[in-house]
Amino acid sequence: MNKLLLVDGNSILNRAFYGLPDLTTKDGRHTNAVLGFLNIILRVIDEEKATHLCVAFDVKHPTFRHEMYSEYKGTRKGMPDELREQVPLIKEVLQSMNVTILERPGYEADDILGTLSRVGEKEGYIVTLLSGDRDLLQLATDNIKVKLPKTKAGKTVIEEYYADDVIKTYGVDPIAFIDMKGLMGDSSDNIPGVPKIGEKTASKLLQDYGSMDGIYANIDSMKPSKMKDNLVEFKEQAYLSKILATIKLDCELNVDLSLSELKDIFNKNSFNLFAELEFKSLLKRFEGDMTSHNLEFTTDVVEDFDEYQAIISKLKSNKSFGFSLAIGDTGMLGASICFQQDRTYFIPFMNFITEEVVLNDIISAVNMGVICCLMDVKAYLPYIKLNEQHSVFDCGVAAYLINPLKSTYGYDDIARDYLGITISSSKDLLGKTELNVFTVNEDNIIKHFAYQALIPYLAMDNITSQLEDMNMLKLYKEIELPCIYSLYDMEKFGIKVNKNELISFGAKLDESIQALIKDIYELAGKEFNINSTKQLGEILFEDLGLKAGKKTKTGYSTSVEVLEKLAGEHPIIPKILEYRSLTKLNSTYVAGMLPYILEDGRIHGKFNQTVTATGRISSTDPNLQNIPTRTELGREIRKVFVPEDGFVFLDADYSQIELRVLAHFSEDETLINAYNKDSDIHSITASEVFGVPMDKVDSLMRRRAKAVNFGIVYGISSFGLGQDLDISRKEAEMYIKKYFDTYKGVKSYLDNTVDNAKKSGYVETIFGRRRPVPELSSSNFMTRSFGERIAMNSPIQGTAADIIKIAMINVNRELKLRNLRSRLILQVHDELIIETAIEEKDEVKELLVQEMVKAANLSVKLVVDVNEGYSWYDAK
DNA sequence: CGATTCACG
DNA sequence: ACGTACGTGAATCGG
Repeated sequence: MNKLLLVDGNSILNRAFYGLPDLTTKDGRHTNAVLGFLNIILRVIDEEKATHLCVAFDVKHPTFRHEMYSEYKGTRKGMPDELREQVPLIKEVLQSMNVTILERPGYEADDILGTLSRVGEKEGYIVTLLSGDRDLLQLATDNIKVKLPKTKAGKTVIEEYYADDVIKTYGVDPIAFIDMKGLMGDSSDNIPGVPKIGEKTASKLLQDYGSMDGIYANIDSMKPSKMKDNLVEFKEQAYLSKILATIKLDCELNVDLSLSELKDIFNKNSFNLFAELEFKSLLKRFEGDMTSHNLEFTTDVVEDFDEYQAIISKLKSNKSFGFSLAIGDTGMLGASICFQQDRTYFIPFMNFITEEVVLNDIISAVNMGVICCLMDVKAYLPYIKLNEQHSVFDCGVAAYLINPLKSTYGYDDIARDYLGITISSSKDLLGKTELNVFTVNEDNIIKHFAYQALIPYLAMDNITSQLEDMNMLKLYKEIELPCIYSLYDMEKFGIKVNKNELISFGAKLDESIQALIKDIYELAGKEFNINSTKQLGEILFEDLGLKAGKKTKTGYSTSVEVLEKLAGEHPIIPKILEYRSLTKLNSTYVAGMLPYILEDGRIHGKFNQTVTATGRISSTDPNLQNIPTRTELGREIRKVFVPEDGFVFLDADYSQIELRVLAHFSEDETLINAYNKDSDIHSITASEVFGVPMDKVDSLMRRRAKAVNFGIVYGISSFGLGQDLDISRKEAEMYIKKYFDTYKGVKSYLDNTVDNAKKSGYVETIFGRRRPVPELSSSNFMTRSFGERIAMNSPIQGTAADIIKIAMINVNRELKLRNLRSRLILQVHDELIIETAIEEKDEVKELLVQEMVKAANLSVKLVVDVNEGYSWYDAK
């Protein structure tokens, strides 16, 4: 038996939009309505065991029919942009699922559905209608069911109506339901109805008289009432409203329903699209491996040395090759190579060949200029000694430049974004398979590594040409690629940590923490989990009756800003603040750091190049870029970071690099002059903003001016500045106005940057690094404002990031070129730390400062402060 | 796994 | 009228 499901596209999309929280992909496309739509129809398809499916859409505006009656022409608000942009998207998604989409100029979706429900029934289908709009209830019959999704207590329940159910619920049958709407009217549909008649009255009238005709046939016998007067006076309007409310059943559609059969909805195209839209939960519905159909290739497992040599010699005559290493717990197990689009080779490191031979051959190919295409070059460097001079292509780093907003740059991502194909993620392919000499020959393992060579090989051309089109090839070659090696060197050297000292620092903290816990429990009158904001909030704001400052989504805020304002109110507050700071130090910086200290006494943290939206480096495992410095006790942690014997730390940081970049970008004369005169920029700003001479600027004024300068870099908002300085929004606004009066060039620069970003959709640094800003096209004020701040901040933060990358690369190169023992070990955004051999100190200090200062030629000079010391603490 | 908090630039 | 500063990562709680 064929079962036909007819869906009211616009209304379901609309419902889904308002039913789900805002969801966006990493690149800023809104998807909540599409996801909600899919969830609903997939559920109904399952429930109904539907075999055929049609989704109808209104062609343009959902009130088309009513526009024929110009006096009722719409007051209905247009849909929000976030929803509007999802209309073409859902159609694209449905198309990818081979679902029949029906749109007819001149007919509303309702009319199409009404007509098809009757046609379908006549052709022998069991028909179900799905809509978010109650109006469709007029289409219900004894055989045709109308389903209406409703949200109840956060869950979607779907109500079902046959003709009987309509009578039970509304007291009228589906036909009279039309009359009912004619009487009631519907403001959202611009149907006027009869004034003062609502659902109850309409239902009562229709139960008494059967229909609108019945009402008017008996109108004379009705008792006089205001309602009766209205019925008489608005009779014409009532009948007109009924016409407006009537869904057509006789449209000329010429639809062959048999073509709407559900077939292959989970296919490659829809899989790709779902993956692109980040519908992770839906991807599970796809069966098995969606891959092999799309990417046809064979993998040869190399079995003897002659064969191997033939492959290497062919490789060397190629322009490029993809390469990957199979690395198990026991070391390298084999290599995967690809230099043809339909063939990969797997070379197991056994019997006839050793890893040394293969790696040497690879290096020699690369030395000849054959480009080695890899994913994540830095990850390979421990195994294969590639260096800056070698011809290497890093897919991940290059794809990061093209779009830095993605969360991952894995093989599956590159295949999807640059080759338009889908491969199973390595997790799916490998599962729990342990990688060792025994499993390495298994098909899925070989296939996994085949992809790792194939994808980079295939993707390089497309990625490179996109970089070229976006004018980022130079950025890629001269900054990002060499940066990989600098970062790797820093990871490899690591930083020495005095483990015993760290442990005893932790013990000291622990002692204080225990005392604080005791005090806090006593002051609270009971024991509770101080780490739990929920429990703490209850203690402070309920038990102790302190007045709650801010609230969060989930309850009371207990953040420092809130607690500091309560500091004088209760003795427990300072204890909690101290407890917070001590436990933070203990758990993040003592306990958190200890497991990372290796046998060599050093921490080898990771520096990530493809994480931030602006081009900065990020640091993980552990994060070495957020070691405390702002409070004395926190700063003590830095005493355990030490140079090895015979070495000393040099720590150099740029002075106000972001404001200098702003001076350059804005070409503001006042700002440029201030920097060229070497004056204290915060004091100058204070003098101007507060209208006092330089020598009358006090520390409060300077502090506030400093916050204004920061605010400018962050994409100023009076509210944010007010918050930061704990002053009124009005006062903050005044500071900002004075700032822009003083630095007029800054104002026009920021305005222009936002304008240009709105036109192009992205912002860029001096060196051409891009950041897309999809938030700018949002109709949501908050989102759009956020986009504007991003647009103001990213070129500044990004250019500063570019500059220190250049410095870092050049410092590292110079150290190696001069065969020095000194080495770069840390980068903290505007700061480079070198562990330098004592006898090289003067030379290295000179080199370090020079390279940093000349890393960029801005219209203001770059200034670097440098310190030395026998711990990180002393070198600041 | 999201929310909160807090460490850094 | 809307409700915020820009960029990160780690620890912790609690659903």
